[in-house]
Amino acid sequence: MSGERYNPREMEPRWQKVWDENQSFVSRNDDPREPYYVLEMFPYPSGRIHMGHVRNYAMGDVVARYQRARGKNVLHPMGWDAFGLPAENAAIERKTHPGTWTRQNIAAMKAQLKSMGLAIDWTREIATCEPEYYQHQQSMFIDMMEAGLVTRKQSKVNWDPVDMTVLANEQVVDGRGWRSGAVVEQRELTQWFFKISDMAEELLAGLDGLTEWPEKVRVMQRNWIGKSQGLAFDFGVNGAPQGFERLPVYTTRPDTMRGPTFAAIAADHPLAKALAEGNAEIAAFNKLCQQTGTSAEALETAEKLGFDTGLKVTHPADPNWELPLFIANFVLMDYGTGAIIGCPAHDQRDLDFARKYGLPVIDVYKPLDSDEGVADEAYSPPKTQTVRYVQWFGETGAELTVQEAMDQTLALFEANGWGRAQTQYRLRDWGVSRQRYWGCPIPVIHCEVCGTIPVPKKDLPVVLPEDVSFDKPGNALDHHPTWKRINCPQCGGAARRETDTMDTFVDSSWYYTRFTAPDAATPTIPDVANRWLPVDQYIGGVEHAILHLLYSRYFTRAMKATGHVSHEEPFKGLFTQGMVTHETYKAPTGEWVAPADILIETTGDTRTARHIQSGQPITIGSIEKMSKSKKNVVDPDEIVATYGADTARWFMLSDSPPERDVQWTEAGVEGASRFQQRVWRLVGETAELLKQGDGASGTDDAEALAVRKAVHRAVHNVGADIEGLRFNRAVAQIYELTNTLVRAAGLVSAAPAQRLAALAEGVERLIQLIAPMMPHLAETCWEALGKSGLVADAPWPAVDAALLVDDTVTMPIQVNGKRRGEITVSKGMEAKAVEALVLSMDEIARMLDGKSPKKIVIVPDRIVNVVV
RNA sequence: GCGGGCGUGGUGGAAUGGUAGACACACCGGACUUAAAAUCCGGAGGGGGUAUCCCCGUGCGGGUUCGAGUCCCGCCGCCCGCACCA
Repeated sequence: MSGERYNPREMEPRWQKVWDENQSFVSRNDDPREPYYVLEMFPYPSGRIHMGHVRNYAMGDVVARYQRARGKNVLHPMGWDAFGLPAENAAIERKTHPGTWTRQNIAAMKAQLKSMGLAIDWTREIATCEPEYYQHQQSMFIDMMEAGLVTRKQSKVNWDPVDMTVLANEQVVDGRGWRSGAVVEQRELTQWFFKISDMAEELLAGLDGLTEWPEKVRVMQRNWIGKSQGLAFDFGVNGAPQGFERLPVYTTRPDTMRGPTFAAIAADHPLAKALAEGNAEIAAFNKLCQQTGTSAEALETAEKLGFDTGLKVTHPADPNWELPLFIANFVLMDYGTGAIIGCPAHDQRDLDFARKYGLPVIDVYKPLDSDEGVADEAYSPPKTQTVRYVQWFGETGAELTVQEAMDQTLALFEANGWGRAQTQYRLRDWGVSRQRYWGCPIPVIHCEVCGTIPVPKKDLPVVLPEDVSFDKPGNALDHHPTWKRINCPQCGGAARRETDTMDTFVDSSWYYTRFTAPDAATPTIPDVANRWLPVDQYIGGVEHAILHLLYSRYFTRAMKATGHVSHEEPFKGLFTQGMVTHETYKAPTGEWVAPADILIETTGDTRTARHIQSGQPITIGSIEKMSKSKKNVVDPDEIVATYGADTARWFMLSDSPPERDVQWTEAGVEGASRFQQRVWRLVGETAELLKQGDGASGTDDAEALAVRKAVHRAVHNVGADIEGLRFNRAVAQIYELTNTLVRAAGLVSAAPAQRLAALAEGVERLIQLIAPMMPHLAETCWEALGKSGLVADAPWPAVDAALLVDDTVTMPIQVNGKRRGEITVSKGMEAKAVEALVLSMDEIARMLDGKSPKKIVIVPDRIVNVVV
């Protein structure tokens, strides 16, 4: 056996079979050990796994295997986010059914994931596109309707003209559909909504408790919820149409209430619409406003446009003070009340508008050191800044901070009944309706007589029909000849089914809960769910920082409100891993070239590339996220076939900190592969040595003791690094230990038996440290060392604390902060004793050059600093 | 514009305020080999000196400290998120 290269192609499938047969990673709900739930974000079944998946699942697997070794009852499941548009697109392109395409992809990807040797409990596998899953989602939708968490309302929606569907605000990026990239249009539709905005304060407050989440994600969610506090008041509208005599307004800057020179409403404000009815000019203007793009570029260049309605509004604090009312293109209907108070001196947008339409500018406050009024730039310093108020509701000339002025004015308005303090959120209700076939049907029936009523639970699931055609654009469910026809469950009359399906983010908002009882007849078994949840460690890409993670936090609260679980936060620990990147390559023609098609030559420091087949020179370009469009992708299957899964896993975990991007390089993979062989040789050598010697224990000599110490330190550090998800450091520790052990192996033959014993123990521990990362290699080595059972079942090695501490310590000696020497003393030696030793040293005396030190700083066991 | 993060050798990156550059990749030298691959041993931040050694060095400029990659202040550059949010 020794001398042969380790062959992952042969060993990896073998161990995967053994784990499978032993049901090594099946977790039981009635296991009395402490539960630990580790989960990676489940994949969309696109057809192939990519390197990002490999990185994600490698990390989760290390945690799962480590916690298992620590004696926890580990839940580490896998499922499929299986509804969604690509399946319908594929169905159209390939003349197949979305379900067929999706299920084939799941089978293919499952085989790929299995080839990675992940410690996953496949008995709990779920796919969101199966009625076994989505029927429970329908059931909970009905629960939520009954609990008043769902609403149906006419709403302006983002319409993706390419995908022919409604998009959530979160799915619109820079005014374009997040999938299609098409410029989004605005349409009015009746939609189903989850009333997430009712939960804004709770979702905001809950973030404070998520101490194991990245600060970045918490900040992003905080901003998304967008809490602000300000003043709500009503303008009186002189000459308004019936019902619009009062115009509610919200402002975050009550201190500027003496500075407004106009008021403005959004083009789609009810008042603007009412005015448009009798006025073609206004109608035309409103239409113009709606055509303005919402992309970032469009907004930056878009000119402020206004239309003077001729109406006057009256100031809440002074009925005689009149301001002109405009319709303006920069006022948003869906924030605040859709109406603003324009204070040009202290808001850039208002100033631009005022200059354009010749409106006056009133300075409310000025800097302390200047009497200059506002010219082309609005003056809006931070709220903590002290300024001089020259035109406000307090004492003229008062110097105070903006915040203080805001507070005082707000109090004054409330005291006089001119307005009231109001808290405002940016978060809007979650529109879940999608005009698409391949999603979870919304379990609702529309009856002309009884109205909109939920499908009775006994009639669930509402199953998607199989016989659909995608000949026509739009919703195939709606086009189906018979499916939507049904009798009303209440009156028995003719009615129709809801043909909208749910946003796929609903599917992914509770799948982690379903894993705890994937076969239950109810959505959850509350006792079981409550034991496993929240997820101890959730791992995935930062791209889900807002959408998926916020929705899940909401949905968990909704499930609590409807009695399905009793916790509020779904994910206790969250880790967002970085992307996998690769160099890009370009042919002289400007086309991207795949890494597999080029050959790189290195001469000295310069690398040149050429095309393998044509031989033409290739430009080595920037490092980018792996993407099909840039062709800089590496197929996990090919890597597994060439190097084995362990090598791919190891490389994904080494070098780069897991939260940062990692660059995939051929050289890096080669290095990982070499390390694998190095471990294998070490194990072979050790096994040979053990055959010859007996490894008897006895008093360790210095060499043996040094090995033991290195081993125990490594066990301790690697454990700590895995728990802190610092996989790159764990890897570095393992490299170091391996180097130590390889050297030790060379010293054994001519040495006392204790050295062999120390080596044997060290190699065994090394294999255990490697096991979470390269599990197949570890099992093979475990077997070669003659150990019984599986290393996957072996408990994490205990650390002898006595071996972690040295009895001597080497302290650097600094003179004036620069390192000049070192001294080795017994650990814990007192400062005075160290000082005496240091001053007696010849080299220190030479450095001092006859001068006596001003001061000697000694930090016991750490450092000596002699100040001259 | 607002918010968050980052800046260390040729490269990825280590470093509770305490020996900067662990570990790895790439590179160079040596051993083994007819040769190559593989492997093993060694070298290496920059500059200077035959050795022991000395000077400089964590984006830039200040500061705190016996001591700063780390803390504070002010810049510069890059990345990410949000954004006509009143």
